[in-house]
Amino acid sequence: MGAASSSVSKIAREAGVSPATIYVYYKNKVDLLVSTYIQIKQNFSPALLKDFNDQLPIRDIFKHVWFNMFEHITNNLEYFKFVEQFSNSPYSSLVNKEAVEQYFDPLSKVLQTGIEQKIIKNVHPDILKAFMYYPIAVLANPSLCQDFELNAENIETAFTLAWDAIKR
Amino acid sequence: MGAASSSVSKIAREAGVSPATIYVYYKNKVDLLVSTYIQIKQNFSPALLKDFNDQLPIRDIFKHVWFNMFEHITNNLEYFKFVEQFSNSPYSSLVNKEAVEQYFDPLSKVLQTGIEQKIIKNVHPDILKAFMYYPIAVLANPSLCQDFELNAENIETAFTLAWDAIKR
Amino acid sequence: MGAASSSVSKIAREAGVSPATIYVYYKNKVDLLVSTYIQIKQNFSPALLKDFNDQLPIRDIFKHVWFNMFEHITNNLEYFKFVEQFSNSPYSSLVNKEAVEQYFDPLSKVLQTGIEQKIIKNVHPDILKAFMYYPIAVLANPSLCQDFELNAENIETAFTLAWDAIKR
Amino acid sequence: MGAASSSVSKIAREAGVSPATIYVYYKNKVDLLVSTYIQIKQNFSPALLKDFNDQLPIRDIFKHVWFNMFEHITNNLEYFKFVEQFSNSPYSSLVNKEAVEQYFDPLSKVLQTGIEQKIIKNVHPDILKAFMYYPIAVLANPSLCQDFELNAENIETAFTLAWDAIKR
DNA sequence: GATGAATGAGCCTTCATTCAT
DNA sequence: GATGAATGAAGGCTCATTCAT
Repeated sequence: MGAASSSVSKIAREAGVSPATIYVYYKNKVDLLVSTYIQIKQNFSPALLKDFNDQLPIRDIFKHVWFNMFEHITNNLEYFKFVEQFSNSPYSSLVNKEAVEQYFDPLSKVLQTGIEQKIIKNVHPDILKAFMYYPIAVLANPSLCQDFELNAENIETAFTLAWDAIKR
Repeated sequence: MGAASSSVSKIAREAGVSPATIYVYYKNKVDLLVSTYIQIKQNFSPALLKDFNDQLPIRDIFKHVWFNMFEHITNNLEYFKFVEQFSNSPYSSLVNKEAVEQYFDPLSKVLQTGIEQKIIKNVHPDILKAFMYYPIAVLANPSLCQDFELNAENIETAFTLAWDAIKR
Repeated sequence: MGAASSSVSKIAREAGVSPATIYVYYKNKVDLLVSTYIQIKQNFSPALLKDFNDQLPIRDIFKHVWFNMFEHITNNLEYFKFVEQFSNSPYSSLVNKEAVEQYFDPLSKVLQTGIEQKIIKNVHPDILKAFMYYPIAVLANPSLCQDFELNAENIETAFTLAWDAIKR
Repeated sequence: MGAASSSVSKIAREAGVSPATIYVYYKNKVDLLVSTYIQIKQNFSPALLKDFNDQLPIRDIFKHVWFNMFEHITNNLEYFKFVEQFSNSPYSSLVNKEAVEQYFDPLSKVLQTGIEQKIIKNVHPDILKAFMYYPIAVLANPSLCQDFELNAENIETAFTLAWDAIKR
């Protein structure tokens, strides 16, 4: 069920190598999936943080990241779908979550600062993230939102809701 | 990848029947999965709409549904995970989405009313749903939010953000 | 290395069934090998004990069994080779040896009686068996003894040595 | 099935070289196995013939060799097991048996002499060997004789049977 | 001479599915 | 309607072997 549950053979074919070659680089299929997930997550980080400027007003920082994220997801939909599926699979428990989270440290710090400056609601970070990032995952996912057009206006509107959610 | 990618044999064993019996009721495995998805979605509807009262203030209606949803997901985590995985799988395109959406018509109507009464932001319904429902899916999913405690206080806090997002 | 290390596919082909069918009857390859070993051992027993008569003089009893064994091995060389290989493999430790030994109880009893009647040397049973049965395994195995002809005279001669070994 | 059916990779790893290096010295895996078998057999010979003295009485010569063999097998169980498995495998037919036998020529000569001096039974050499050497293989093999203790007394007792078998 | 990288072939096993009963 | 038995196809993985370096 799902693209990420692709077989090793298919993954190898797409990579243009023999299935056996996969096992030269990865211990087994789980290792391949976990490594790929971590790799993709690592690549997400710089994309989100492109032109990151923590001197801007907090709202602008988030808006900037929000647009980066939309762009990156849109341009890397296959990777993004893989991440979604992986996150919902039992394998996700094999990943050292803290290590992955740290790629997004700068964002956590902005959140922290926003809370301290009483700009952002002082609630559990997971709640903030659920409103700041997850709606993007839905809206940018064509199989979930077929008739939502991903133009700048709509994305900006959506950001308004995200900001209203987290701001004090 | 994932609990829902169970084999027909295992599904049959859990149901206490022979694998062959499955094929008396379903054309093939895809049919089984799709039917199960629709079935679960149908069962979601009355749970969400339990004690639904469209005479209440709009905010209270949503708050009530929001709590219903948390409770139902928490008590039916396996079904919920299946739905998440299915939604992210290629099979989801085989489902007549409008038919499924209609189970949730009463909620759409409340949204509509809220917009007309200028209580809720006049934006694409998909945007509203992305903030009204999806954050629950994240927060109620233990594998995504391990250290977020699902007590009434936290859920209420989260609702505040949801409401702030969609309200005018 | 060896005929018994045949693949499941080959075993299935010889049995005229699909490899998948093997797994309807056996849990896995090890189960197949162990079950086959026990089966063959069970079939050995009645062959050795054919026309067994514990009223005869002890030497005659052994001579009779000795000839039975030669005949059975010669006529079931493939099974015998499998047993030899299996015994020398790590799988052999998975077999309940006592359960298998019990098929040959009547012979153990004859040995015991012989010892009590001071006809047979009073030594560890394993030593007796090493001279009473193992030489047959060598002599009847064409790949070990190519130029030893398995005629009645040679077998009888060999028995003389076996008997001289164990008799007092 | 069996320790000797190790993979080329594992054999290389144990030898501390790359699998490819194996193919510098051996044409293929069969060549490796056959060469190893012959090598081990060659090493067996001097161990058996240690302190060989053909001036001793024939019984003493055999007793001496018998003890040498027990000691060598006990100290080189892995090699011995390999030989057992190899002998029972189809590869054994690829070995020039006479060439291997010749390493044990001195023993054959003693047998010959014993026969001529009417000390040893005048029977086919294979029969003599089946009683002179094979019982050791059984008794020294822990997986075949778990509860037979390999102390000097037991070994001496076993030798008595071997000698009674072959002596006139 | 030695090896890292690569792979076709094959292995054990599971799966979705069929069909006679 | 229900199922036991059977299987072709495919999956994950290992292996013996090659070859460029």
